[in-house]
Amino acid sequence: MMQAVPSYTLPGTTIDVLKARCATCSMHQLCLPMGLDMGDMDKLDKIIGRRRKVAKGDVLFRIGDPFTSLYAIRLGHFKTYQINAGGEEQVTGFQMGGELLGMDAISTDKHYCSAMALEDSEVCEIPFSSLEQLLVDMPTLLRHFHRMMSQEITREQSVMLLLGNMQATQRFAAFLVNLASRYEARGYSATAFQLRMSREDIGNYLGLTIESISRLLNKFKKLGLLTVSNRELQVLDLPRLKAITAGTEVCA
Amino acid sequence: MMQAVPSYTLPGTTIDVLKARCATCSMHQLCLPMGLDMGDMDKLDKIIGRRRKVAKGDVLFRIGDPFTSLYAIRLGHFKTYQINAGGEEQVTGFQMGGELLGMDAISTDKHYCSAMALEDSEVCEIPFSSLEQLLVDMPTLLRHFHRMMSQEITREQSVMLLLGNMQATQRFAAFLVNLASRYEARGYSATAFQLRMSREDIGNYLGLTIESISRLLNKFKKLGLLTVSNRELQVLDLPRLKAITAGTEVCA
DNA sequence: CGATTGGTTGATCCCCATCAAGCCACGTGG
DNA sequence: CCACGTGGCTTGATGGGGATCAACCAATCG
Repeated sequence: MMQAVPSYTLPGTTIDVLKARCATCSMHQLCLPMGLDMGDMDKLDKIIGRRRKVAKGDVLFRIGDPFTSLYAIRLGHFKTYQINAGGEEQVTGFQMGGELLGMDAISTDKHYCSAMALEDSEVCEIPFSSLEQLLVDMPTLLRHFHRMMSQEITREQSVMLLLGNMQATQRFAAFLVNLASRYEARGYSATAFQLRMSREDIGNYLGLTIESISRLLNKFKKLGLLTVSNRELQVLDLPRLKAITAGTEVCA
Repeated sequence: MMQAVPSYTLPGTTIDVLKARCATCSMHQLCLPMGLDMGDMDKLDKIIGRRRKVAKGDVLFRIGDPFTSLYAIRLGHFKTYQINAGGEEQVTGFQMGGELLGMDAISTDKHYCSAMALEDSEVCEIPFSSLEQLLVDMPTLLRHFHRMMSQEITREQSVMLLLGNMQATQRFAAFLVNLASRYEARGYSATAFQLRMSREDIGNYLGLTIESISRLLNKFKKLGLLTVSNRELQVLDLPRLKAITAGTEVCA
């Protein structure tokens, strides 16, 4: 059966190009096209290679892969991770809709981390050389692209702060508060969401073990800060979680 | 006494603009002007606000300062650090000649960390708005600027790996190997250099205490990996240090 | 059904923080 | 000159936070 327009439902293929435009994408206030007028947005649309589905557990790119494109997340969640010499993973971040993957690869033309979909997801492939050409004609895009790279730098600095001088409880609180604020920025509930990542991924990311994460969830539950069942999470006392994150509240 | 050309020797003032040009700067193969032809390099020279001296212990910018400029290090060393809610420092990096300071501030127009000179240093002030205008006309500069931002991202990812799943010994070895390679890239000895930062700064950066750093130095000394007297350091067995970093060698 | 995957809970242990004392070089003032 | 303080660092003794080990549970799947 032939299809004039690539099907949305066939995994691994491109997505219906009619539906998938920056202007109609719910992420366009956060993503690269932020602040662009319709004309500029169209130009950006034109260079986007393809809009791909990535199934849960599939790897979008792997450490060492040659770098050609950045990927903007339309839908879904990813984790990025490095592999150390011993072959163990270190999760370096969790990404969601509107965020950009692959910026670390620009410096060496090789991907410096791997990116795996935590659920069925969709991304826009942005060939980097085309993007750079576009940047020259679109100051607004240039500006926002730089902001997004800079944001990645500050995000990582926060994680360094977290790993460098926070205790387990504080780390985990910071993690939850961070998720909450990102969901809020996307118009979702800041207090009710599901964890798309396993306890193992969370622990790895926070420099803790899976057992510690389990205990911390339990601790917070007992303190009345949240309820959790499997991966469904409800934050009951966000202000106090924030206080713990800030170190204001010690939390016995 | 009037001076036609700002004196090089007056602290806090601009530096002799005749001597201080990208083309004659020893860092120009690493720094922003990498790969530029003479014409482009001149254009870059023209937008550089001033070349400043920063005395040891002085702060170049502070968290929360409004962002106007990036700073390229001509000479000397800096540390960058964040302050957590409790008022404690977290060192996020050590920077040396040819590296760029302030890229984290682009996203919010405010500095996200503070930068302090570890010794008497010199920087080139690069007004960011001028730089962005220049980028439009100079693809080579655009490319390299993106590479430098990306490099900062990968650098921080490495630190996340370090803080997230390395033991103290491994962290410290990684720190030394990193310094060695950066000095080598600058044409200095990879095996003999002085630590410009205090034990306290090192410990803070690596998520360890000052006592641990002291013990680790001693341990490495006993293992014949290095000699150290005060801040003067001599690496005796770089390959083995690298092996420890990689986790190949366990190091009892 | 058994096997497997992901998570919880308890017992024990160890790495590194913490606490404490002391060393050394330096500056300062009597 | 010494007495004194101070900052940066070293060294030793002790303790704790979280890792590790182990058992168990629940859901899913062939």
